Amino acid sequence: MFAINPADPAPIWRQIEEGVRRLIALGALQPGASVPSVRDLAKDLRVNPNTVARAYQRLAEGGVLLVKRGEGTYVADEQPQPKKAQRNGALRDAAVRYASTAIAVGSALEDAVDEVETAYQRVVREHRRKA
Amino acid sequence: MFAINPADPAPIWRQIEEGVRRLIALGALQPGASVPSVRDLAKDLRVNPNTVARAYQRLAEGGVLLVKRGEGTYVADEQPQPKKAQRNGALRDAAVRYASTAIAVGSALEDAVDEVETAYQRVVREHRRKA
Amino acid sequence: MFAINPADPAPIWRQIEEGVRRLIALGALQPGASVPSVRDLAKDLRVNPNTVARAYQRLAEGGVLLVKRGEGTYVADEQPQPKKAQRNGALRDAAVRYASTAIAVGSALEDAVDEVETAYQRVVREHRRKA
Amino acid sequence: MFAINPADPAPIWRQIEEGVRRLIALGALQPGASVPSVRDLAKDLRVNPNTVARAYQRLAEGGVLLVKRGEGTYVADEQPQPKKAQRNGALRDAAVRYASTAIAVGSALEDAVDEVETAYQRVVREHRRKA
DNA sequence: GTGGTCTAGACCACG
DNA sequence: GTGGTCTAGACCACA
Repeated sequence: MFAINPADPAPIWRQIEEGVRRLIALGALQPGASVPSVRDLAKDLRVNPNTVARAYQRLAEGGVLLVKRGEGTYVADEQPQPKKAQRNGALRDAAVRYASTAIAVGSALEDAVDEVETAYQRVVREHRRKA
Repeated sequence: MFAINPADPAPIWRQIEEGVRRLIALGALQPGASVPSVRDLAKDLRVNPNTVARAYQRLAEGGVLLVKRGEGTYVADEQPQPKKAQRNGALRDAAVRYASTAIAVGSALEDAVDEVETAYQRVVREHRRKA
Repeated sequence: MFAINPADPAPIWRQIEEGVRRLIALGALQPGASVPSVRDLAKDLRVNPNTVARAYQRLAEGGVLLVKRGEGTYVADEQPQPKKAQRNGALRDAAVRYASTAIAVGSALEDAVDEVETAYQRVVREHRRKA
Repeated sequence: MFAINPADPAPIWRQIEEGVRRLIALGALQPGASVPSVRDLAKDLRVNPNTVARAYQRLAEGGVLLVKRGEGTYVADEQPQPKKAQRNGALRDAAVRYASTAIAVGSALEDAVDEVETAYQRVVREHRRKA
């Protein structure tokens, strides 16, 4: 699926949550497809099952996943379309954080943009490779 | 000086640390200049002095600030030049995080870059305005 | 584990930090082994948990300990090998301080060396005894 | 006279105190000789006069220096001979501290001793050179 | 349960 | 006045 980075300051459940969202955004997980069981993914990621459960729960609350009790967890048929305002809000916050650290380490705007382009494409490519 | 965002998941002491680094990177704090006393900045930011002290101490350990006991705290004359590799490493990590969230919310690369440019310039401009 | 000396001018958090390093250097704490929880060690040493936390945090930043959030703290598998230059630097500084006080109290070199040998062996022996 | 090391964790007044004791132990300051005035030494060392005054005061209390008001400060004619027990006590404490840091950084006893011998001789030699 | 952070308030060393 | 340290106690995030 994807990797967990213990050194990442972000909590593990959030890394999982974002990982699932990314897989859906990239088309690796199609609507209606089943996602691994909590226990399987936990074992796979070497992580506490509670942690995976929390990520799944949040995704279900957000309408991204659909839990069928006793059966399994699936990608929801209709992916919730975040209002453009919301989406942009989240992106903007992330952009401010990124720009701030770029300035803090003394990087020029051009370098900051370059890094983003590289990183973006690498994330996508890395995904494709595994698929 | 700068603002603290309690909603930011980053700990306050880190926000202060980065804020000081940013001011130095922007030239607002010149080498040799004195930074506000722990107590003053704490009062200014409505924050506990220990929190400011923690940030200052980390900056001093990193060679960014110079502590003169009983006298005050100053911007070090020679700013430690992080090796380009290190600097780029930090920037790259931030870029990956940013790109990941951009992908997770379904943004195209162009939008992600746009947001970074806007944010970068806004941070710089905001600084100039206050100066 | 080890003892804290309130009369020592060194801050307690540093005594703890060095104590842990010593235990690792002596092999009493093997890589991968778990160290006492912050609260347990604090109770054991009759010290505030924050003080222990500070020491652990510094050791974690230095790569000596590995923090698993919500789980515990462990001795890192790969101990950071300080470059011989660095290690010798630290030792040399300590040696200069020691030699200076020896001279200041009027001790001959032989006596100073004798004391070091005795102290070194006593520290090691004391450790062995507790093990 | 001697140098002050701001990076040394030891307080400056103690560095001065030990420096004077060392000069006397080495014979550079003979009984009856005058030591620099508080203000002169402070200017020389780029240090606050209060700091030098504190060191002188402690030395005078210990009978090492003799203050003649309005005239100057002198090395006492009879240097107080610390009882061997006391002297050894101070040396022993220093030795334990030194041995502990040596072990903490992973040095063998031989290396620790070597460093002490080198440091001791260097301090003496450095003094002779300046004399 | 774990560690991480923040606060309020105290004391000390230093200049 | 400055920064450094410690305490006690609280809350949070995480597993």
